[in-house]
Amino acid sequence: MDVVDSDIAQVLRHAGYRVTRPRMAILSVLQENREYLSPQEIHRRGRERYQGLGLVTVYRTLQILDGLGIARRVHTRDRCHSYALARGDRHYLVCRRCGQVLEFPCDGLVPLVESVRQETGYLIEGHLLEMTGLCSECQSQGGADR
Amino acid sequence: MDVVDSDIAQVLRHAGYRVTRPRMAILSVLQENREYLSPQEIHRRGRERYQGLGLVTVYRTLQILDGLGIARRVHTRDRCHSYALARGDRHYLVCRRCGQVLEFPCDGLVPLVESVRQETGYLIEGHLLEMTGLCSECQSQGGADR
DNA sequence: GTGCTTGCAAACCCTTTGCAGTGAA
DNA sequence: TTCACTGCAAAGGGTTTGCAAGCAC
Repeated sequence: MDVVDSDIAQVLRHAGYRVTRPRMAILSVLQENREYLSPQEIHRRGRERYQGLGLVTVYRTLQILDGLGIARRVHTRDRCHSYALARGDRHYLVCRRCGQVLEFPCDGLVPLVESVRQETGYLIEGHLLEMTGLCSECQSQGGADR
Repeated sequence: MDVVDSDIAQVLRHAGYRVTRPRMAILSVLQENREYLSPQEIHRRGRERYQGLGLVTVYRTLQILDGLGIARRVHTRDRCHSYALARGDRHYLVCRRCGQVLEFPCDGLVPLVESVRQETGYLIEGHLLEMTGLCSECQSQGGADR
């Protein structure tokens, strides 16, 4: 179990959850794939690490991980229920071809939030900024979307 | 049929689609509700305008409208398949209590897109910026989410 | 009149729930 | 040892598909 696994295991334990083989298998899949994956895909890959992994456990674990902010849902035009490991903040970049998910710091949004608040009167509690496109590798390769 | 209906009817016709009663009923629902609605909800409200409207037609029509950029999917934490009429650009504000969807101009994002492009090498093709919070009315009323 | 659209019913598939056995602490 | 967790099977619910009838053009 590598360093990051241990960190996440700590978070789970502190939140009162048990650290189990199925959960570690799912985390390991998310960690080794910097792309968004559907629950089915996570299940398939998770079985390569832990044969007995059930799809139901994947769903339940993803809910827990999402609740703890460890993983998060990625929304794309067609897929609304895929997940990727959260890597720090709430802004990400999705490659439409290979599915890689990259998070980026986003201080530039603060003044924008403020101006929207002033114009609309909304109390803004959260936001989702997702950019889609092609990562540099996929730009040079061409081909169809996932 | 009011002015905006006619405009949209034109767009449909130009794209090779027929302008039918079910489609107009669905459009009218979207136009009269500045909030995101699930296909089921659109179906229910659409029946008030056209009794015979079928749920399947709602799904098929929403796909067409989404494809033409007339309506668009609204992604929220729990609901990924709700729709609202597109009102000009790709940035919106969702009230978590009443479900109102407001679009806002967003020039402030241009420099941000550019800096992300430089840092990551991504070819950025599109983005989704969704802010959530409480509209001014709901701020003064309190109460539970939808 | 032609053939795109529609609504119904049924098929599909993803997600959740119930439950008894299992294993982390 | 305890009880949270798991996998299986089944239920549940939303979405899509097949097809004959209907309607826009």
